[in-house]
Amino acid sequence: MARHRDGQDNGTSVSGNEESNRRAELVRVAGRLFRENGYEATPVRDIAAAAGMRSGSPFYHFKSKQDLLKAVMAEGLNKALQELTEAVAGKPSAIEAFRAIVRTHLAIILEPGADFVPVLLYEWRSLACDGRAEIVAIKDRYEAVWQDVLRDLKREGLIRDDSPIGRLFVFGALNWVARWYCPHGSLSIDAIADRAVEFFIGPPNRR
Amino acid sequence: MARHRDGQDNGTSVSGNEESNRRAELVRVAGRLFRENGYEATPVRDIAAAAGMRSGSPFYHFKSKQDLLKAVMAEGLNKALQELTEAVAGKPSAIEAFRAIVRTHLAIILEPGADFVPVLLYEWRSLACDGRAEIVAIKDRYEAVWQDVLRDLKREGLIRDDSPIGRLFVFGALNWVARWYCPHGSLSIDAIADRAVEFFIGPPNRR
DNA sequence: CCTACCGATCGGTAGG
DNA sequence: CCTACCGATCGGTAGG
Repeated sequence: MARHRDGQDNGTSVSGNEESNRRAELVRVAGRLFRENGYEATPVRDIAAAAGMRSGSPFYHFKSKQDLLKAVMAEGLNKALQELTEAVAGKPSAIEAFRAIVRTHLAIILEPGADFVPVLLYEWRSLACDGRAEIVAIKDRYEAVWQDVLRDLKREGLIRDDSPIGRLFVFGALNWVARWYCPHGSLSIDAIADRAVEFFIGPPNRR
Repeated sequence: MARHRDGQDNGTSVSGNEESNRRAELVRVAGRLFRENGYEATPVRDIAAAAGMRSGSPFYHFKSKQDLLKAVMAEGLNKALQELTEAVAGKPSAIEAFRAIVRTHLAIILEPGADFVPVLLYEWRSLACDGRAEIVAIKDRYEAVWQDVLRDLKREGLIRDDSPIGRLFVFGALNWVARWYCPHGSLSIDAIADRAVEFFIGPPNRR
């Protein structure tokens, strides 16, 4: 018999509310553990324990560990896309839009508790091929937002290269911050964002 | 009894030549498998099989899987440091030195068979704390070479930011290439290096 | 969602 | 370096 709920449940139904809360909690703690220890090094038992369950119970909500990984990535990326879209909406200039997406992107990958996108970035290899297309589709939309902003920056002469490769260089520089950022260090996320903006388009007096 | 050889053996002795060949082969195939599948997802049995051994034999050369991982990282980084140092030696200008380290660094992380440094970059978390100090010491020297070149670039007004954070942005952009580079694609490693140099310091006619 | 469990796999070892 | 093996762990399931 089918003992696990469909992975598409997003918790909007009234009758499934408590159940979807448990599911959401599993996604949350799985994201944290996958980020801290990696997918392969995280036993489902540990995820269950962190969510206050017994070892077999996550399989009531997800049919496999792979499905749980996919849920972490998909839900995190969807939320990130939404935040990014809101961040650029209505910005008066390309530079303002750029500052906004840099800040938002860094917040998405650095803020405490924001483990979903880092899992996507650093555990991609652990996602089986079957599940990748769905994630890639969202990622393409995320990258399209970046491409539009970079295109506008180039039009105003603030960057030299708005090609996909230029975007990947910017992406790399920003995503790499997750490797060296220290939450308790002297550099705040906003400070790093300012440094990054300055690094890519020059100091304010040049603009 | 001690059945495995010391991890410091570098194969220079005559009597241990064949044995060190087997050891080197283990490091090589372990690097490839760790890169392709990740440390946690790679059984020692698979490494043994890829080296033409039976499942328990790697433990004759390494006392643990962790030690094998450390050997992959240490040997790869030492070789990379040597290549980087040779690449910048005697370069007539800062820009030539920059071009050289960008090319060399990209070759180190992208060339087929060059799996060691990518393992260091993407499996760092899997290295137990005990083994990290040794690797960090080499990494510091590697980064010092970069810092010197960036300092010279700044002196000539070719980059704006030669601080450690600026170096990390450059590092991130380059290291991220390992995520999207396609060995059989239309962009060669040298072509990517040229694009990167141009991205960071501008087109030739600006210099 | 829990209890109890299974089959498979894994790192590592004894002895040769 | 091989053979043979062990103890531990893991993803997942049956039945409730």
